[in-house]
Amino acid sequence: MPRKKTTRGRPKAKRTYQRRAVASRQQTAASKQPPAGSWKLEAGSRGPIRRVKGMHDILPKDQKYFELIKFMALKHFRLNGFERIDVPTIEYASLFSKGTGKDTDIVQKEMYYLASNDEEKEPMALRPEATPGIARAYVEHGMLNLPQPMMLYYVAPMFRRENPQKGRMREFWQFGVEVLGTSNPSSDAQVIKMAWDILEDLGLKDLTLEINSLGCRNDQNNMREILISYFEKKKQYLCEDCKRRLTVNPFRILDCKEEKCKRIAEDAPQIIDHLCAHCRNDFKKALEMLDELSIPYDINTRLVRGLDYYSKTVFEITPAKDKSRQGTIIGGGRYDYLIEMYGGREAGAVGWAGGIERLMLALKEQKIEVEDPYKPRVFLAQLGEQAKKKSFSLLNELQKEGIGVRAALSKDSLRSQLRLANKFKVELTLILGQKEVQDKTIIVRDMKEGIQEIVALDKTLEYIKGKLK
RNA sequence: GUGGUCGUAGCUUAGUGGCUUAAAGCAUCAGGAUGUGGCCCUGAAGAUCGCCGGUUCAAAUCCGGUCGACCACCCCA
Repeated sequence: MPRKKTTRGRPKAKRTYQRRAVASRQQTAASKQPPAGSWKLEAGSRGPIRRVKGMHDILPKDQKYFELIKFMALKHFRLNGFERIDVPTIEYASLFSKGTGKDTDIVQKEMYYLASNDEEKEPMALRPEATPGIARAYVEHGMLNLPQPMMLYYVAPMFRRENPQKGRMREFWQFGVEVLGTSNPSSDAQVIKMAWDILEDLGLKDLTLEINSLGCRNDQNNMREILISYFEKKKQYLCEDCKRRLTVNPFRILDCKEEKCKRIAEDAPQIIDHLCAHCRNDFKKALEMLDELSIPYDINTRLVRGLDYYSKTVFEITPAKDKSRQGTIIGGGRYDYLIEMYGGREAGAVGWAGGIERLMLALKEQKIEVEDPYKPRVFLAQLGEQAKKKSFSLLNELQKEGIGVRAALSKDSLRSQLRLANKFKVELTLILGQKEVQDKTIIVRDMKEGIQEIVALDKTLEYIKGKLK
């Protein structure tokens, strides 16, 4: 009997909650087929507000990695004379189906299409990668008439509607380069060298560069025939996916993960054995330049990349320990036919893209420490109204000197301010109380030694600079 | 898109033969004899037990569904 009394509150509260939930679900159901372009903006009918699947926040604690990667990339891009380009997040979907390839996974099953409120308009999509947009801009703005090659870089988020995993999100950041308007293999080497330098400069160890050549258009057509006739004979032993690939893209069979396909692929004719003299020579030149630059590489004859526009040189860089495919940190290659396909003149191009989130994971994995250049070194503690006012100008002076300084003007207790100073791990704490304001002095406390000294207020800056050396 | 594992405070976890007010550590905030950090002590705040539904007098706990994270496949950075 008394138990009943205690439980009464809960179901009652719950019932009202349920009623609300049901009501909102009905609302969603009703708005499931809205007239085009008039989607209702509803409060979250799925309960608490949260981020959408596969999207992520880059939190303050991770920004040091995020910023460092961007900084390092920009440093090498600029050093090499590359210029920045920013292209739109939204493009016509056909840009990608023509360029990236309508049969690729990226376009076929991962692209975010925009619901248009005007049926007449051409379908649009969120960019899954940057290269097509940049090639489009190159043609559209007549950059072919500028001194060639154009050397461009970008840093921007991309969108792919994949099943999320670690190191694989639906919105993720890429930085990358494109050299447009030349088919000279020295650009291949130059671009790879830059990627390598950025990664090494970040402090990453055990990097592996895998490289291959897919050959020119003719080579690819020939190779296609050769592969089809080879695999056709063994078709019955291939996995279901590969049977399909045989007609769509036989090159993909080469990097299938199925054991039985692997075995067959091992003995398959290799692309580099069937390159024309020109492509063979270009590949050789590129490799020789990498030797010259002392960049170690593994020729992986089965490296086939999943974007249709690639030709000739293709490559991927991974931190060696990570054998999973998500470990690829930078990937790219040559695409000599894309510009022409977009209506430009025949002009070669190479580029690569790096995944910032994946690099962040690699930096953490390898326990690479990132120093914050604005790390606070001084804390200013204050007591009393007079001191608080005085604090502003003092903070200002220190900041002008480029000294990282913190204060907690919202706190009044000296103890809690010192506790904060300790958490910030500052080297010095300045204490400005009423007494000090009157005497025109300040206390400088060495946090490591626990010693403090009284310094004349107008000598503070000098004194601190001496101590921080 | 397919398969597997998991889902309790900000974080790491405890609690599942259904039963009072869901527990702890770390982190947060406020204090600890008058203006001094770390260690220590006291206190406060913080949980729709992922969400929805079912079974039941009673569900964090049992059942179904769903969402999400992670892992594998696929594929990419």
